[in-house]
Amino acid sequence: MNEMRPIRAKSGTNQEGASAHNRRVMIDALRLNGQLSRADLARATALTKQAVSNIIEELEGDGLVASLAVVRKGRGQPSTPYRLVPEGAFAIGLQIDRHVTRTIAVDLVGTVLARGEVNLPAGGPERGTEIILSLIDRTRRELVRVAPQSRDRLVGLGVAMPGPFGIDTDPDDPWMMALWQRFPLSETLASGTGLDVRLQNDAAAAATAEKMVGAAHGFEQAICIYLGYGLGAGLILDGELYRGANGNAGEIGMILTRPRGGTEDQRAPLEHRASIASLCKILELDPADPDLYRHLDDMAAASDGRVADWIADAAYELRGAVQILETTFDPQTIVLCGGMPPGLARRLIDAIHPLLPSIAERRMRSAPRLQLGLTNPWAVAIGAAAEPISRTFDPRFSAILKTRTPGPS
Amino acid sequence: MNEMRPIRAKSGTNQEGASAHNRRVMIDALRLNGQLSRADLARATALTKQAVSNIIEELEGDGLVASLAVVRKGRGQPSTPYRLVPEGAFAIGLQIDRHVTRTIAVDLVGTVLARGEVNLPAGGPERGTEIILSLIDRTRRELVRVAPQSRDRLVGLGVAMPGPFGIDTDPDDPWMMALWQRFPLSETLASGTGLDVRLQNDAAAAATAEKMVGAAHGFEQAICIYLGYGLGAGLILDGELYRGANGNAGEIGMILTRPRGGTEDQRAPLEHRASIASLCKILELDPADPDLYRHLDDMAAASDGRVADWIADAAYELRGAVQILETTFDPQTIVLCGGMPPGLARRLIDAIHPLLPSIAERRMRSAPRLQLGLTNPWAVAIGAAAEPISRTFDPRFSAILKTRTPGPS
DNA sequence: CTTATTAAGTCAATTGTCTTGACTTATTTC
DNA sequence: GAAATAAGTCAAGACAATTGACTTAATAAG
Repeated sequence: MNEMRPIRAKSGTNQEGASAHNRRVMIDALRLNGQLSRADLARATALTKQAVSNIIEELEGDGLVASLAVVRKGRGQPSTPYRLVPEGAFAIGLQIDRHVTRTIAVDLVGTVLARGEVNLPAGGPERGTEIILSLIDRTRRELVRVAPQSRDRLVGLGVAMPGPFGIDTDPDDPWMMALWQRFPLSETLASGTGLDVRLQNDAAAAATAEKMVGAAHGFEQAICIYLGYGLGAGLILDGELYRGANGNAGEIGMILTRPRGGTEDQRAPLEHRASIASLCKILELDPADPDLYRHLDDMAAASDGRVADWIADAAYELRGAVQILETTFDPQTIVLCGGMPPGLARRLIDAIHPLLPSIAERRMRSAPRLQLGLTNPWAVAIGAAAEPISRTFDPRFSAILKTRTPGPS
Repeated sequence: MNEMRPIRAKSGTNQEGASAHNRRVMIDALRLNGQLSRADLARATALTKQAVSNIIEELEGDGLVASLAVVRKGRGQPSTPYRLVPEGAFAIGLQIDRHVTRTIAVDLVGTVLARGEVNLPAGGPERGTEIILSLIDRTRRELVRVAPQSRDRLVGLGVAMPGPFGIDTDPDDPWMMALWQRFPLSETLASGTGLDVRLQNDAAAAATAEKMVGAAHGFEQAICIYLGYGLGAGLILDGELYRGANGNAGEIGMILTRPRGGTEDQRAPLEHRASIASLCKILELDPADPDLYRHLDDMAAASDGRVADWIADAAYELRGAVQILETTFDPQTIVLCGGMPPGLARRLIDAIHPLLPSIAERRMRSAPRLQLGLTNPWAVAIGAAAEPISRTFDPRFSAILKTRTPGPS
């Protein structure tokens, strides 16, 4: 009964932790390399052929991998390559945005199989969750229709919504996201769907999407700048999404800068200059307009002067943000993504160039310092759906460790 | 022979990887909690009593842990607490700075047992390494004198020097650190000492020191701002030092800001305003002066107006840097450390307050947003020495994984 | 065409490490 | 005293990777 001073320690592991890791490593290797033989896997993972054989056999039995046609590639017995089976696992993603809620169903390789969208009345979470649960239900039924196997292969529900979490948010926020954040959303959705639920901010979800099916695929160190209604960054560090102490890492929209033209000592959040919200304000558009995306596309194509002004201003701020991120994280690449029309995104990324000098300027670069990612209003929802897949199948330190059983008092 | 497209994968693990992890977890738990019984360790690590018993017995045999007096703490058999044995392992740290080189020897718990210092003639690495090797040799002999066990318990040599690495540095750099960076330092020192050598930048070393024996001890998420001749940050993310793609993560001194008073659009590196280099410039002091530390202390105590100006200016920039770091990393705390006199550091940290609003402003904070760390010219050398200890004994993902044997071509 | 070489993959036994469940020991509480 | 509680050990068992020999199937060389 010495509960007075809690003992702090990392947890240990055992053979099952090792085995779980090795399974994940196999799946990760197949995801990254497309297809590999058992011998390839043995070499790549430093395990023995025999160990790989056992694991692959087990994964095949679980319906997660399948063999392809035998290939002859020189001397020696031909090899049998294996690939991931897309229908091996499915997950649902939910994006709760300020004015719209989207659901996505994906499979093991990130293919979108079903989607749903609904405008959420600004009535707070109690009414909202009902609508959301029915939307999820509809998406699940659609998923089961196109992929009947999914019924018993759903690994979880990923939820993405604007951050930051656990902060006393701006009381003037017309979307009352603060209300949502105080609401026990995960618990409500978990009990309402029977699925394992995990919450993350929209930028993190966007980064997860970029990692699985986008521009950050295959990078161990990548930063995804997500320019949506707000501005955030998803941090992929050592191949894993970094969350910070409170799940708020990457909230770069709240970095205080001295904006161009601002007076001495006056600092304003980055996202007041570089976000869809700021663009809407300049263009006097209603961010809740369901056709916002098309309007923005039109106005960008029409070379609206106000759009050009916004681009110049946002690009100035983002140029600084890119330099800050390069300098603090030393990533392999930075990806700009977000719910903008591709044309606008392209103009924005062009306007950000030339980039400021930073430690990222090295001769032996294999990836561009800044590249365009998924510009797709569904990207965050895809990332939300990819999160349970990643959590279930990607090799992660925490997946090796034993979980502490909540011992009897 | 399909070496054309290298296969990318994380490596697998086996029972020995798990076992190595569990040993590290025990050591980590003892380091964090001071002393624990086998039953405590079993609960804390989620391993069985039996597993813990075996591991502790082995660690005791290796001379890394030792038992303390039996304690009765209620009903049941009394427990036997264990603690780390400081003499269980030793490491040497080397700090190569612009004008001075220092060596430190520490034991398993970070106690300093020997130190050495020498002014390095600005003659480049060829001459320098000879001097350094003899300094290391002197420190090793001193270490063996005070702790004879160290002779066969030296786990490595940690080297800290100013970053960034792998960049075409400023050709005007009077200290020619660029020359040092092109020099195969690790290899030379490894062959010269017979020790395992690892290189890191000075801010990372400072963070390692803060983690082991300083203000960041026990934090899983902490950022250490190191204000030395330059300015950098050591990033402790999920309990591990984050290095980035090229070992340059945290080089925040190279963040380009628009300094207070600067004209429109003009950006300058942070460390031009907030570093000992900038202070020396203002005070017209020679940074190579061996008595610099004392001079700075005197001038800070004497309320020199130029010092006050520098503090105000540096504090302005650092206030912004703290806000950027809080916003991007969401750490539990930020530690300000560096080779300044404590009085100056105290004035600087006071001047940085009040901090800017950020996501770190939450009601349930357990640690201060910004705190003072080690202000000790030897901190970086201590951190350099702590690195091999950390690498050898701390639980880390990579320590679980199998190392790929460089297979025969 | 035959044989050597090379590589993929399997089989069966072994090893290392944690787990399990019963047991011993030592202390406090009733 | 007797019961309860907790620390720690003992011995057997389970699990997952390793080891080394073996099988299979292809190309390369003579």
